[in-house]
Amino acid sequence: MNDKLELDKRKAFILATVVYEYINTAEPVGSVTLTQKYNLGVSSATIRNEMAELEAGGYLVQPHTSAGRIPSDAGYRTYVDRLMQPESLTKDDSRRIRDEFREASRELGDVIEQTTRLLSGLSGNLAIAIAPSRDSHAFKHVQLIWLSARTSLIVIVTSGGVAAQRVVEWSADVAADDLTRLSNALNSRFGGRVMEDVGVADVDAVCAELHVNAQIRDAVRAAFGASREPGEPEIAAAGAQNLLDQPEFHDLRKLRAILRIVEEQRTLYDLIADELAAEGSATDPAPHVRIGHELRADELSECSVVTVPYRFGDRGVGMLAILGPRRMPYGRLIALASGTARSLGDHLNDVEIR
Amino acid sequence: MNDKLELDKRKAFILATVVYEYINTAEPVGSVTLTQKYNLGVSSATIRNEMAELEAGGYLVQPHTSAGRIPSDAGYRTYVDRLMQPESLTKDDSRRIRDEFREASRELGDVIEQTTRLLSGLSGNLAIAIAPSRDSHAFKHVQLIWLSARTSLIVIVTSGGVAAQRVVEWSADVAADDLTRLSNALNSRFGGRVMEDVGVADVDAVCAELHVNAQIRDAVRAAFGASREPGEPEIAAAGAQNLLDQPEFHDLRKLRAILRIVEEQRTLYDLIADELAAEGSATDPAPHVRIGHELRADELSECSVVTVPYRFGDRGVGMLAILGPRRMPYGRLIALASGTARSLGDHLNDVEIR
DNA sequence: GCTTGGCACTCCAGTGTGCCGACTGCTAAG
DNA sequence: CTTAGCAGTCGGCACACTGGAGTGCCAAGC
Repeated sequence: MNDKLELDKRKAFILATVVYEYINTAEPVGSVTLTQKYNLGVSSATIRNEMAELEAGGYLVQPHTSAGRIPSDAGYRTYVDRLMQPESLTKDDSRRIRDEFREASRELGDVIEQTTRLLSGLSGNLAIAIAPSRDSHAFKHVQLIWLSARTSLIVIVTSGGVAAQRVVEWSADVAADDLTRLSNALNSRFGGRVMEDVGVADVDAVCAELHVNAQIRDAVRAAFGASREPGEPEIAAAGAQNLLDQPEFHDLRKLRAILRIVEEQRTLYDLIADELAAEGSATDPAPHVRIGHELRADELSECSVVTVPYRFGDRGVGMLAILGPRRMPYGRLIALASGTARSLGDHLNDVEIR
Repeated sequence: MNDKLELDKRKAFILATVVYEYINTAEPVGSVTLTQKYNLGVSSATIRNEMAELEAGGYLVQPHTSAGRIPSDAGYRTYVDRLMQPESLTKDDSRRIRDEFREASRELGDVIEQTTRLLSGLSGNLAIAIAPSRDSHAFKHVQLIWLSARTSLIVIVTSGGVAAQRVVEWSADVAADDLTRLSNALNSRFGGRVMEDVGVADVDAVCAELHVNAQIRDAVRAAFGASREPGEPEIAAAGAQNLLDQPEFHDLRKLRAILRIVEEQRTLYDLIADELAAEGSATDPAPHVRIGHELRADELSECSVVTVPYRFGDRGVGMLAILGPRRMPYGRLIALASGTARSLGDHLNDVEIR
């Protein structure tokens, strides 16, 4: 690898064309194909010389001696960063996104899931969505509901919708009045706060004031704990079967590795967690692309991921991602992910509870 | 096919052994293999004659002239119905099932999903679960919760947990008191009923009595409608990547067909809906096996499905299913599905809201 | 000095051939 | 009815061969 290699105009054009051609055909690109299909004004021998230099510079690789070239990670990187022309959404895609969100659910979890189905359908790849952490939601309401002497329902509502709902069973009878009083006290205490600032200590304090018994206190504590999801962010993925169509996944081992990653929410989350962290502080949310080994996972060394953050409320940041082969139509996918992220953010802010 | 062919003891043993051997090895079984691995007391030539008759009777087929035999749908059917010895759960499996349900969620949807993960892990195949229709649940509670002047939360609780929860936005201010009064009236009217018997007319009647405006009436109606899930039963599936390990799915076309079925909840539901309907009336819930073409779906002609119903409450019936290649260990899978169904039913009845 | 045509070379992928092994069905004898 | 033996069938594998695509290099030309 020689990062010093400057790309003159012709080299840049050749590199861009090789990447473009390979993305479309999935076949290594040779010098003759290039001169025939694109009007380069020079002969194939010249292209050969240029391609040899591009290979020396680390932008292209040869699968074997007598084959054409395919882009390396660095080749794709240069293409994405400097050579590719940005695309915008087609009319048709815009319409499908708009239609989808017009009748979307108000429930955060459902919306996330629906969005992955939409995005995987449009992109023909695997789509992933992470909901904004509930820590960033505004607290709206908590209600303890008397179901019977020994059972109650606790519901917590944030600006993002119902954040927790759990049925609890008591070992001693409770009175409906007590539950109402506790609900009112908690609501007046927490009103206007962000979930992040609702601590266990506050719950304890309110419970102590009202002389609520330990059992109820623990249940409320647990509900608030769950509502902030310490370890389990809301995440969804869809469209794994799209990957079957890509020739690079006809190898079953690779396919299995991917499916394993996707089926485990934890690994899936890790895959885009760092992007999420980086984005939390960024002022201008922008699409990011990670290519091959940049993903730092051996199983994914032949994949790329496009990530786009979206904003919810004042502080919430969620993430959309598309995972597919490195040989993906970056321009189109970036446009799709960005467009979907924008619509998703708009939708969430529309249905946000104020 | 000649269904009249009676199986004498030796033919039955040979058929059983061929099926057993093929299930374990995935290789066509020849007469010599059979005499060598199993103590039959006769020569391979005799076995050949017997196998030829079994083929004429429709129990075995030959993939090609110079290969051994593999079971036909009818061969598997006979094996499952008459030749196979029932298995019981191993200690280890019992323990894993018990452990899993010990700390299972109280939410019906979560439990269903967790169960499919458990069952797919234990069985090494694709697991499917359908929750009992909410029509059969007992109504427990409905609550309209005031969040702000223009937004409310409607929660409906049945014996199976929270059946519906939706945030609604009003076009005119509503008073908290009105919501409480309506909640109380609805609760006293519906208390003790089964969800099936909670009709739109009843909702309308209560709303009319209390002079509730049309907007609120419609929202409550919609919530009760959703809570009974007219078209969308709760269903989950897990373990598709297990199928990658089976040699019969190394053909990508077949694999894709299966994934398509699984990703679409509708087709997945149809797959076991008839079993569910048949089971609704049966007195003694028992495992069922459907093999190959019995599934009436071309894409699944090389698959089998084991289904086991489970009961919830007085009238609810749900279904567990395992989908895999016809070459599946029927005895083990039936035991696993039955054991899991029993534990699942017990768990649901434990956490049922009374 | 860059470009170009020509040429030798490399390597994959597809095809054809022949052989091996597994299995069958048939026949004739026990 | 069973069995040993045998001829016949067929898939799978190894092997060699070939065609084609593509490269690198070189010497000549602009």
